Amino acid sequence: MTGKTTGSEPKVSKGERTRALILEAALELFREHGFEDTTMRAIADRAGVSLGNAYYYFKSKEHLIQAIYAHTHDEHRAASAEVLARETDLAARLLGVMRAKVETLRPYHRFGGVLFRTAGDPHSPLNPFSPESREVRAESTALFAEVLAGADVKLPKILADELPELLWLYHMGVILFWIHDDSPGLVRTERLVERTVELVARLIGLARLPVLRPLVRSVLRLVKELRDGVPYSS
Amino acid sequence: MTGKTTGSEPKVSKGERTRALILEAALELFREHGFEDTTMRAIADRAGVSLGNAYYYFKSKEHLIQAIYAHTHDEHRAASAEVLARETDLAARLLGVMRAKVETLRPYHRFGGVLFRTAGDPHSPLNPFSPESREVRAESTALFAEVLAGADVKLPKILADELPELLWLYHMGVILFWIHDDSPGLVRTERLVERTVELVARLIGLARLPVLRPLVRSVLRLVKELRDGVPYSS
DNA sequence: GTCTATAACCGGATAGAC
DNA sequence: GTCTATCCGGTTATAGAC
Repeated sequence: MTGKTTGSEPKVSKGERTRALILEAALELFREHGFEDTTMRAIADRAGVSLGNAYYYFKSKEHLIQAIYAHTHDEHRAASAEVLARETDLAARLLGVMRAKVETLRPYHRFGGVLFRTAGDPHSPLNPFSPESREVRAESTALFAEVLAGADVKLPKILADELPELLWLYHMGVILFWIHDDSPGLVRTERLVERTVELVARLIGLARLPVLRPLVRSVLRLVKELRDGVPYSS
Repeated sequence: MTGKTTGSEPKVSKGERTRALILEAALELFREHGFEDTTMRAIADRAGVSLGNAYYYFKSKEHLIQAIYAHTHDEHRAASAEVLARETDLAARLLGVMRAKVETLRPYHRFGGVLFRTAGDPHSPLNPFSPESREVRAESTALFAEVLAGADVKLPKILADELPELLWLYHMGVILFWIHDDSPGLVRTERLVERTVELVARLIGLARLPVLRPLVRSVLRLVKELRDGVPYSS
């Protein structure tokens, strides 16, 4: 994340250290026993701190999740860098990034349902549309903007404007599938990614077709309206 | 729901009566204070039963939700009957059914987030893909099958086979939006419904176009594969 | 002001008597 | 079917240490 190394001795403040300790303990325990069966007391224990202290660093058990969530995003970006530097074909770039996502998330699948179920709760600070999540979401969307920016395709402006967000939405859909995927080795999610990436690329290509222009326009206008929270009237 | 009236005196068993009492109390309290701020103790109190007794009828606080969920489905079907009997135009039928959904759900919006957030949790018995929800989901899908069956359009068979489930999925998407909609009077959801119903109808029309045939085929094959839980290999 | 700990609260859930 | 008593774990209050 920030990762600043000031001098040589106190690389990280004591607090940061403790915080990391707790997060690490939580992650281990979540992997071992799942989210529900891991108690805050157990986490504090393994981290070697008191229960109250754990709450000093993380406002709730769910906030622990948000930290993990942000962490996986960093991992995802790192894992995507290589393909993005190499490929110029849109489909290849998108495929690379989506595969990176699946790989990054893999270790978390065991308790992934809990990790991401909050997406559905509008009152949770963890839902991806909440103000608290704005930053992570923006960064995530930026990654998809990069997928497009580095590709050797020319897109109509209206489409280009909306596409990063639409791709982000697509990627959320894949995650929703992933959550429910219980196939061995997550092969079904892998397959979904391969197939849908191809479909998405084809769709983007088809968007230029005259017959489809009005439809594309309607869709984009709708998306824009809804996103920008436009007029309640009319 | 079942609503059998055997004779005249003991129309319903004592149990059913108590069960209804608890559900009613829960609904009132949820509306008044929301889901989180309503305690099982308060529900039991208002229903005039003990805490333990409430748990005899509903295995958990969330199971109370499932009962409500099933209830809204019944309401939805009833509210849709009229349009389905009257209209034969596909878009009009779909619009009617979707509007009926929004109206049916309206009173529950206050705590609707909780009602439906469980959709994201694969381990919850309440998620719409769980075995426990199979029945409700099947009935709901059947409703969309009826939307199609009564419409004066001829669809290619492959499409006709998958469409009910795809429409159900679409309707789940609308619900997801509805959950997050905080516009006054839910006008934004209403608008979303109007616009997307039109888009969906147009898309179904376009599916016949030769240029789109391969794409449509790919999509349908994918959907079918994923639904039927086909081969993990290749 | 940053950090840590202990004790208590509260509400969902369960055990077991009647 | 119904109750009471109890457990358990997330969360909070609060006091003190560095």
